[in-house]
Amino acid sequence: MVRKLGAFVALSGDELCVLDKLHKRRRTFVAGRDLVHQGQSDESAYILVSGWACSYKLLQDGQRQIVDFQIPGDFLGLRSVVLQISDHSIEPVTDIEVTEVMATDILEAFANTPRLAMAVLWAASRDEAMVVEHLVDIGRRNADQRTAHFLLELGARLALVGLGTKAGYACPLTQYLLADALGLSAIHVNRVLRKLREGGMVTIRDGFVTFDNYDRMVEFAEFDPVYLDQVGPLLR
Amino acid sequence: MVRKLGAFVALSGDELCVLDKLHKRRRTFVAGRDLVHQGQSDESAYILVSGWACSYKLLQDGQRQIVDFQIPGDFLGLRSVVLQISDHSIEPVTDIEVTEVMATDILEAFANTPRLAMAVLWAASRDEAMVVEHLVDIGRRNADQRTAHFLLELGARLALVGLGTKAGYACPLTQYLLADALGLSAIHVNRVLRKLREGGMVTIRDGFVTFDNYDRMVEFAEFDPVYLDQVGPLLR
DNA sequence: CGGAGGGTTGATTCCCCTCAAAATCAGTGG
DNA sequence: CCACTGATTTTGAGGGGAATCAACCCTCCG
Repeated sequence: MVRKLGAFVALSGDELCVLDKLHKRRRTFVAGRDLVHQGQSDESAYILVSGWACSYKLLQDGQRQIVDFQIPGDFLGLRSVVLQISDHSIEPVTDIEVTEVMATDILEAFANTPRLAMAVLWAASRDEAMVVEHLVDIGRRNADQRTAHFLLELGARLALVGLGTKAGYACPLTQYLLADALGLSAIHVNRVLRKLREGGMVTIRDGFVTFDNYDRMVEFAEFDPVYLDQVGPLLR
Repeated sequence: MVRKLGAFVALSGDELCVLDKLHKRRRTFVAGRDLVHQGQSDESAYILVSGWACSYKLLQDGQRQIVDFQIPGDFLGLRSVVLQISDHSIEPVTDIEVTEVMATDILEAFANTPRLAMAVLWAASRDEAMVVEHLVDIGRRNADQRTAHFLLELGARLALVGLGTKAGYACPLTQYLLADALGLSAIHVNRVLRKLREGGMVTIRDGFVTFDNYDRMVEFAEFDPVYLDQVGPLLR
């Protein structure tokens, strides 16, 4: 997390110290039990240490839309703290480890450490950029391209934190979870994955995503990771 | 704009002064000509004074997905400044008036005025919440509910800045623009609007959206505006 | 008066959903 | 060791919602 924020704002020793004090309490949650409920107002946010989580919204008819998956290093529930109310739910996909950060501490740290606030604003903007890309994915790409694009994006994000390469990555997502994220039915996801596999692009097996032909897949999905890139600190 | 930020953080005279100095230059742009191009790196952001704009992404095959419409009081291109590069384009829907704010000034103001940074973080979070709702709209609602929900959301946002009521609002969007925002074809948007009109819910005519039965429409679209609400200042 | 932009309607096609049913696998308890 | 259960993946058949193609209308405007 420090590395991620540090990529944007060169943090001073003082600021790192403030950041350090934020890490209040380490907690674990089991897969499938919500951390945050839609409509609840939150006292704390979390930073994901290990495992995967997802943020989603439920509709009245029981359908759900997964907005994003969180991987180690990501914030959980930051927006809920800033907006004072959670407009979405968060569920661990696997058992997860997190460090809890109290809402009051966050707000106080921001007020006293402007560059830290800036760094978090950057992190929030990057999150928003990912949601936007996801929106384009669902709105304008067909099921095949959409799925391919999504798997590539996950891979790129995981690679940034050392959990994946162009060869592939470990991925605990079931086809049901993929379906809820992609706005498809689980059955159709299965067919799409078969087509991608038979097209020699990607294979998902036993919790591993393997890129059989990364370059062809990038071209097929029109994948362009500019929005994930960050060359160096903006503020020194 | 001041009113909007002030709703979240009670700003001091000093902070208002900084805010005041930010408003560097008033500019106008004509409808249809991009303010910001995808991939360009930006020197300045804008605050929309009058008129409507939209932010969108283009795909290689010429399709586009409109991510959001901006109405008076909204930021334009804030994310581009924070991330140093624009991952999307912005186009005025109508002729617009904006005030330009230089990127360097923004970053400096944030560093010196933490509460201001906090206020902008809040604004960014609210924008993200709207994109998320839009994502759910496209991912999990059928065309009818999706369109209804979208028109209600626009109405609620316009009402917040005094440009609309539960009776309706002035809306310069063509069916083509609606289609690009909703992930539908313009032809289908036309059919959907007819159905909503014949269902006695909403009528669009001559640039005016008229809610024929607001309550029925809210129920039909499962519209819940929590994510737009903000009761009072969080920080005093 | 011709052309452009926007709205409306019909016919046809196809992508993806729904329903239905196996197959596989991990865990669990007898 | 095996029956049983639940979760997940896989495959098939049929239907529907939205796209596409193709017109036609209107208004505005140079």
